[in-house]
Amino acid sequence: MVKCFMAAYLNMSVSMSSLESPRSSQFTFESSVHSCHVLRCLDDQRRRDLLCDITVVVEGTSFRAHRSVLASCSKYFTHRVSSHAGPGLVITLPQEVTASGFEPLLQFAYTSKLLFSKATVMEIRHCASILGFRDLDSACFDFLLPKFFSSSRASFQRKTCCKTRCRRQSPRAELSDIDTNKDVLEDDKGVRVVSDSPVEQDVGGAPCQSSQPTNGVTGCKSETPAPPPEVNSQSDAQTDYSLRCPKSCKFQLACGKDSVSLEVCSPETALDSPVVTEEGCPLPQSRSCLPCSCSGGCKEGPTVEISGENSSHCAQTNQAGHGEVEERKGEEDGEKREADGENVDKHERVGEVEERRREAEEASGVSCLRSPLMEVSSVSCERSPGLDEGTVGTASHRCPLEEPGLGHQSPGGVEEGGCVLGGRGHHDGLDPAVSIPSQPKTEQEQGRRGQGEEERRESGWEERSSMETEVAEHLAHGLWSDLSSPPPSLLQDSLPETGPETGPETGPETGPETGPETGPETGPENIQGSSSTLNPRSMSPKLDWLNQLYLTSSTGDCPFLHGLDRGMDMGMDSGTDREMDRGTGSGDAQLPGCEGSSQSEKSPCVSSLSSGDDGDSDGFDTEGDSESCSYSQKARELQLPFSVGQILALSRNDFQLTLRHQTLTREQLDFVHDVRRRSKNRTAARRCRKRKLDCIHNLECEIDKLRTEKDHLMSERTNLIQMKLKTWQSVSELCQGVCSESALSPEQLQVLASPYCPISALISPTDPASPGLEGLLQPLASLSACSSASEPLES
DNA sequence: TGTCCATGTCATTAG
DNA sequence: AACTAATGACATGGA
Repeated sequence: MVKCFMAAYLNMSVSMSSLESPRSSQFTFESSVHSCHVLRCLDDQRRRDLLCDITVVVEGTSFRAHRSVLASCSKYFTHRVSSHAGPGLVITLPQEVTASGFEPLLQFAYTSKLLFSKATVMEIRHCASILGFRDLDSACFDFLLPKFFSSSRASFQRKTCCKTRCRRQSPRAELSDIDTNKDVLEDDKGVRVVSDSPVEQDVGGAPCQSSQPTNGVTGCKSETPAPPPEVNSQSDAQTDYSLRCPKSCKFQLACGKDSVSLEVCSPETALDSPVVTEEGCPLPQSRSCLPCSCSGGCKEGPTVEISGENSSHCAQTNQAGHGEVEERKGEEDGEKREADGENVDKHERVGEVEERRREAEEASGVSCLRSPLMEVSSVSCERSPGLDEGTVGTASHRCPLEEPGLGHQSPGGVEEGGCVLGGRGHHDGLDPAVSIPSQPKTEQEQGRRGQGEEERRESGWEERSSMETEVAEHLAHGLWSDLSSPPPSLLQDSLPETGPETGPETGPETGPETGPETGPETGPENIQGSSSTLNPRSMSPKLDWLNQLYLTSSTGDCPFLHGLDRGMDMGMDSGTDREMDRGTGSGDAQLPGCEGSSQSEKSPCVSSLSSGDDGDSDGFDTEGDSESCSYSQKARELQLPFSVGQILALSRNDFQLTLRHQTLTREQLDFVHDVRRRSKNRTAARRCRKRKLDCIHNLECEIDKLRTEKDHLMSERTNLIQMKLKTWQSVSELCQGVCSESALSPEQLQVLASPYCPISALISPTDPASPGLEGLLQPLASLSACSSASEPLES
């Protein structure tokens, strides 16, 4: 159940005083899931027309909604709704607002996800501007529009730097990028351009536009799904802050947050996979909305629990690898059990996606030629039984998420959806040369894989969604291809040739999963292996629209690329993990980490992008490559019957069992225990440092927050004092006037001046610090003096 | 060469 | 008792 709360973090704060006096202890539980859950429930209610209290009429189309939601998102609705208290409010939007422009905004209000295409983005923006939708302009449109409609292509010039240099420089570079991109990231609107469920984008907001260039691959006319902005909750705000803060980029997962790891796509898969995987789990957003995102589904989605037609279809159409999936199920059974609580969400999401797609189609009147890939992607997180590795690409096994997407490029998926089959489906058998006979994977491999995933989950790479990652990859590829790479088509053509070059590690893993359905898009990627982190082939067709984005800015300009370095590093780390296995397992295999040939060197983009801090990575990182190499070498010297990677990947029980079953010398045992202990401690040290820095960051945030609050209170106090002074002045003048005009008797004046008189209370010196009291009190004082002086006279 | 930073490792403690 | 995680302290390497 712990992972059921993966997206939540427990913020239990106990003040020192409370510790001293337990009776006065106060605890605060803060759930970052709650807000997302509420929003999702509201969206569900909206779609069911439950508790809706407002009808928005746009171009004759009525939209039911909750006025509170609309008012919270839109200035326009805030104004309109606030003046109507009764039920059954019907608001007709101005003519400038179109239904097609409003509906995505409505969905955005309920889902934090804006679905749009290139063709509709301007319309949506116009509507958003009219309606005063918050949090969209700077974070979404301001970034995307120039990319969309830029007329000239500026060549990317990125420095090809050595891996080490990039790694070290990256944090600063990232910071500078952030600084130069304040308009996007520092708008303080809590908006972050993130990719969300690619499915939703595809199905809902990006109906294929006939005007778009045809995407020959998918058969779907060029879609231009853009990563939707995501409205922040508190966690998002934190994420934003972390984006601005390089340290936070690293350590935002720490301090209790990283303890709740999210199920994620492994970075390597996210990078390698030719398929757009489900979003990688907004984290807090970071682990932000668990329910909203597919975070849990990325990995935990039990294969068999998928409901809906997609899964069933997948199961029907893809039986080949079912057994393997079942095997994986067994391995990840624990995770699945833990994620059971999220499965419902995932199922709902599948339904939501489908429903949104239909809604979008209905609204747009355009029948979307859905890409099977995209369609399948919606289910990817669910890990349908059909989405087995047998039909998936290499990367699929690395990331459960990807498996479905890869595996279900089957025509059935499209048929089921009633859409014209996209190009993906026809990949089946298109390139038989790419297909590699299935080979069973060893339990050890899978065990390591599971471990790697867990560690990667822990690392927090999941916070970058797969869509975002893919966009970043694509963008990065734009950089790379400009420099060195041939066009994707050429690469694809040369795919079969890349097969033999596959290392000992990628071969077995890619081969078995490269089924006939993987097609040239997945197969090549699989064959390419980890070296194709930014391989253009890894881009799904739905990202072809990015080809039209003529980037003219640095990666720091791009919210998609921003922070990708971490993911890249993660991928490389995991790759290193495998490399270790290779090195020790196969013996004669060279360790890439040792030989110094890394992805970063192969790709300048990877190099630069991966230059970020890898602090999030657990297990083997490049920093520890030297150690890994030495470990591997020593393992070979000691003739260990298993690899170093296995030592680290095994669970405690498995590790003990392995040691029991093996007859190891004392030296071997010491070595194994040393390696394991150091690795664990290394990881623990990283976590510890993350936590520490994150705590510092949180405290800084807290300080800023308190300062802001203090300033606000001070200004409010000043205003109140001024109002008070004005009131006193008015009352004083009034008293003077009344006294002078009414010719009060001394007794009456005394009464007025007495503390029992309400008027005197108004002008009594309650606030000694308030200036001018003497002046204000003077009238009554004089009155009182007069009265007391006149008393003896009269008496 | 000294400093800063990130990281690994060890020792210790607590669960 | 063994193991693990967390954490402080120290060492090391790179910029």
